[in-house]
Amino acid sequence: MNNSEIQWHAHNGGIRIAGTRHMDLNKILDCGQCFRWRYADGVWKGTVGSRVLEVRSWEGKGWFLENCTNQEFQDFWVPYFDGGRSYGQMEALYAGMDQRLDMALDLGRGIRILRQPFWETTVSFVLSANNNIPRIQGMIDRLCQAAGSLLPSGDYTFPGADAVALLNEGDFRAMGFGYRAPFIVRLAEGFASGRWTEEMFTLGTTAEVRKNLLGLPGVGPKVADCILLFALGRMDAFPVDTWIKKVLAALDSGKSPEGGIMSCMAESPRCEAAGYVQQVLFYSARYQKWEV
DNA sequence: GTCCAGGATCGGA
DNA sequence: TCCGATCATGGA
Repeated sequence: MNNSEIQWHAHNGGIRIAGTRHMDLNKILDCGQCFRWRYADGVWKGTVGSRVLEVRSWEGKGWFLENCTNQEFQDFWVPYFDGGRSYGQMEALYAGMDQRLDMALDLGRGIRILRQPFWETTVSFVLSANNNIPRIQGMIDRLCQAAGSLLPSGDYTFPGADAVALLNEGDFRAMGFGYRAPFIVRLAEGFASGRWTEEMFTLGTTAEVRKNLLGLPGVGPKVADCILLFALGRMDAFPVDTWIKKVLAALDSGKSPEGGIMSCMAESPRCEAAGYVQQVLFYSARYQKWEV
């Protein structure tokens, strides 16, 4: 079976994914877009919805997904890994423009932008504000243990809004949420009551959806862009955090503002791949030095 | 002790 | 519209 850049076949009760050029799980799951995947003893393990997946390298030839049927992979995991999009094509839009950008594209090759559940992504990135990734992971772990469902594997699901709404601000502060605790209270109340629904944030232009997201508690410009990119598949969203600011400053050093990388991404068709480039730059910034 | 982390919100100019 | 202060927490 194949789906453009992701080629797979059933093998020994699981799924083998052949090739890694545009499907590198080590980068996909460790580039700051998701918080519930952990690597230990050669195995990536993650919980998405009520599914638990374990993935290991397949002798350097690709990846092996344990306990996964062909049907489940095609119906659930291919969309999750954004299998319908060509990342090679997006990379080509930006290749050859700038030496340092080329280095970043090379370093980040294999990243794919996940399509993660909307509610989980929203809560996760509200918690991400002025925070660091290890601590965000810990906060989400505690939320899942407190309000999620226990699966046979021993893992917990990410709790739905109704389950989160059963907790109060004090509970969240005890989980170390700090000043973000009241945001989660209001988010859970709003989505559990139906005052807000995921459908309110799916239709329309990216700018329109972004404006709607900005009305949610704890959601500012950067978090809105993360939700657009990591949950809603809006590849034209471009989250700017402290790391990206450093990278952009380095890339644009010595250039006029009009010659900066941001202006190159402003118009079609490059803007339609801006989110991927952003993630590549974020990944690069955290794994290599960006000297100005 | 200070600084920083995938920032948002608020009040005041 | 823009700007600075403030907001918890834990690790470096």
